[in-house]
Amino acid sequence: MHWADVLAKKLAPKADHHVLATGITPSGPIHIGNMREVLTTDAVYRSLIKQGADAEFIYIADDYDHLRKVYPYLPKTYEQYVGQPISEIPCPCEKHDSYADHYLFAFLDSLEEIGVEPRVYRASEMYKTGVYRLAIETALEHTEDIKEIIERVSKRSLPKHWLPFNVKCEQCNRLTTTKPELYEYPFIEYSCECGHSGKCDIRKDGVGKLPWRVDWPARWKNLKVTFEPFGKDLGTTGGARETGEEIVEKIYDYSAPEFTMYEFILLKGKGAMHSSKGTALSANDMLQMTPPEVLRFLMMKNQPAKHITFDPGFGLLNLVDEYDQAERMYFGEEERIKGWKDLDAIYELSQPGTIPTSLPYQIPFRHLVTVVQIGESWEDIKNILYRTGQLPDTISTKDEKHLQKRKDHAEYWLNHFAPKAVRFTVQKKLPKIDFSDEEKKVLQEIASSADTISWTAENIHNLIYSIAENQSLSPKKAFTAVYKAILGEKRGPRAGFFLSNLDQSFVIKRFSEASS
RNA sequence: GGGCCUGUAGCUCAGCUAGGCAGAGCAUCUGGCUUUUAACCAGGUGGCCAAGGGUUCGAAUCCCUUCAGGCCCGCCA
Repeated sequence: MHWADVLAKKLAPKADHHVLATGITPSGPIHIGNMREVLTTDAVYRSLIKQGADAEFIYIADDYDHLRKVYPYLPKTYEQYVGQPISEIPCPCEKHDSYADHYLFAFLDSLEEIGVEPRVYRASEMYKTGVYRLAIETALEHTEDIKEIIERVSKRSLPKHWLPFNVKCEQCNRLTTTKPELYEYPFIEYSCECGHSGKCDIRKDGVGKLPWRVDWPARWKNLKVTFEPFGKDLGTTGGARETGEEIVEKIYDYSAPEFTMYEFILLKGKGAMHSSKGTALSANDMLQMTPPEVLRFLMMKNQPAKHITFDPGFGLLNLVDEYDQAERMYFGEEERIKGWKDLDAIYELSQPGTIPTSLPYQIPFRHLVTVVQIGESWEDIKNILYRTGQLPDTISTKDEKHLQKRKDHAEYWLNHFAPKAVRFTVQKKLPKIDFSDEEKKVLQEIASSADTISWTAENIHNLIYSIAENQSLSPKKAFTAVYKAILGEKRGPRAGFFLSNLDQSFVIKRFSEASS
């Protein structure tokens, strides 16, 4: 059974209505780990629905969280906003209403791209519309109990006047610099590092925020969350998960949600990703280079608890190939590999939209990677594919759209991540390179015999070989001449296949020029 | 110190959440194509499933112990 089905089956009988939550703070560019959390939740959600359970998928954007520091991608002027809620500080690009919106909208776009549509909640709105009011009052009533739980479970000590509420300073708008002096319902007297001291009425909305370890359990209660996965860092002993479980049960009288813990995604050759160390791959890059169904496939075929190594180099090609192969096996076009478990569930969960009813038209991604570098527009590329018989005369619009998207991904990959070895540029004019006499001779021969063959990969390949042999030249040298004339380099994609993708008369003309 | 994950062919890994013949890809070897763009096709070699113990008719799979490696433990996925 697929892991999502196992989790869903365990979860199903525990509630009549399930709320599956994912909570990601839009404090910076989303990265691929965020995608794992979302997709893990989505998989369990889909499985519950499939099993006939009543379930809903929500995303809580903690946009009331404070800015922790001036991240490397921010201007230095953001120093003044550190400590303030990210929904109340300016947008870095000035196009959105707030800093939080800037990253939140990008994230939501990415979610749409991979076929995930949760109901979105914003912490800032919940704090400002009173959703949290009761939770705040309850927490403050139980200050000593909460303090005891946190100190005992997490083994850290809290200050003497600690309250489970961070007051937002009226003067400087920061959540992190206020110190409570006295709490007497409904007022908290506080002083702030900015020099201001004041009185905060907790009955008013948006005057402060529960600290993370209390905010999380309060959220479970408020939104009736029954399932929420989290990263391994939060699963550690004494972590927020452990204190949260006890707080939600003892203080908020609500059962802690079920969960699964997921591992990090490592970048091949670089290990764990850290935004601060510049080893992170943004979700945007990942989505631009990887077709959405392939990205989902990567997550679905791995148990959440296993780490995933993502290789943005050649590994991406293998991954896409593997997906295509799984797709062929799913539709019975290829024999299933023994040991490939849960193929059907994995394939179905990998679909961002509806599950295809027949095999989508496939073109190997590797071929696309070559063709994309020859044609400039989609029309060019389509014509090449038609000419070489890689596209049937009639192709459904759906298949065409699918291929076109694959092409976009291939292009992005080529421009940003592909190893040099697979990149090339067809030179518009004859490269200014010297050709040896024997190279000229080979090119001359090819040019003059080329119109005697039909322009297919195999014929071209054979032609080059026979000409090289006639001139007792090593095939390798013949190939080098070809690449020099077309690409201005000594190497290139497989010659027969490559030249067959180019226009025959163009090749003849170029070879004639080079040999004259 | 605590927690989690991993250990299966030379390499990268499936298979472990239904206990029932040990599986792929790459590499290697053989044969084929005058064939290079990570070449391709057909076939073969290759494993005490980290070690030890337990449960079982039967264990890579479940349980216990040990060893080795990785990651996490202010915030972070």
